[in-house]
Amino acid sequence: MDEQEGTSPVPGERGVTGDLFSPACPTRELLDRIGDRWTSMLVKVLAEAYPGECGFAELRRAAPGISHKMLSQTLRGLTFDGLVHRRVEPAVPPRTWYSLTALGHTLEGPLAQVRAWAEANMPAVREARRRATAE
Amino acid sequence: MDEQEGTSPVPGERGVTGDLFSPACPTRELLDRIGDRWTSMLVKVLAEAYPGECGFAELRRAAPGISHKMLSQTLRGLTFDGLVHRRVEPAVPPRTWYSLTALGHTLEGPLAQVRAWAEANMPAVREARRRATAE
DNA sequence: CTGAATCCGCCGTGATACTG
DNA sequence: CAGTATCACGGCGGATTCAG
Repeated sequence: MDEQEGTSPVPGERGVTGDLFSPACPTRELLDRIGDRWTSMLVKVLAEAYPGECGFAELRRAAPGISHKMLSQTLRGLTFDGLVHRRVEPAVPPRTWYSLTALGHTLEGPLAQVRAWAEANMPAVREARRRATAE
Repeated sequence: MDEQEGTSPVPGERGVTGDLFSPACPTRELLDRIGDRWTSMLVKVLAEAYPGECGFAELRRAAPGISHKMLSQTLRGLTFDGLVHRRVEPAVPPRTWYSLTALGHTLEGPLAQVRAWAEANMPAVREARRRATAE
């Protein structure tokens, strides 16, 4: 997974693009991480196990629908960002254990807020969509 | 814009697809809306003007780097979801005013939490990335 | 069993041009 | 100035395959 993200660090190319938001709006960077399909779910799963560890297969079971590739890729990204700790157990059937770092654990708070809003208000959003579609 | 349930509803297979998350995990739906590049920023801009209105050009100025198309597209999506109200002023130079709905305004809270986390912890994330890249 | 690499389809994004 | 339509491009995500 290229960690260099979308906005090119190349200056001069286009001065009016999102480059300006890297310093002014770290929210953008955060959304690049949690805005994807799986990150927030994995953080939730790992947070519920905190400070315990989860194995690869265990995580896969906890996040039904995730592909083998995306689980590996997402965990790599989270580890790269210092949100997840990775412990390899050098056995014959290799086991790898993942856990939330302290930093990653602090993300669970805001994430829970988002979940709470979603659970409380997504029905209203769905209703608005239904009405907008109907007319 | 959405409503495309891309995951295949395989009948025979046990529910391994993402379909199960529509009811169980509204967070997924919310991220489909705020996970993109501009939604959260526009909500912030509109929230700061709440309960006032913003014109198209005004929003464009407030979100430097956004393209004409994406601003239009994002606003359409937000209106569709009942988060933004749209008022057309039938004048010769047509003006359109956007404002946050009450529902949309309630989203600003969680969003602010996310921003706060990002501003406080993204430096640590960047540092982790730097270290991970260095080694 | 973990996980990395490859091929490919889909969608988000931007540039451009056009209508009112 | 507001809004839409069209096209091209790049990256994400999934299925599959290969390595350790």
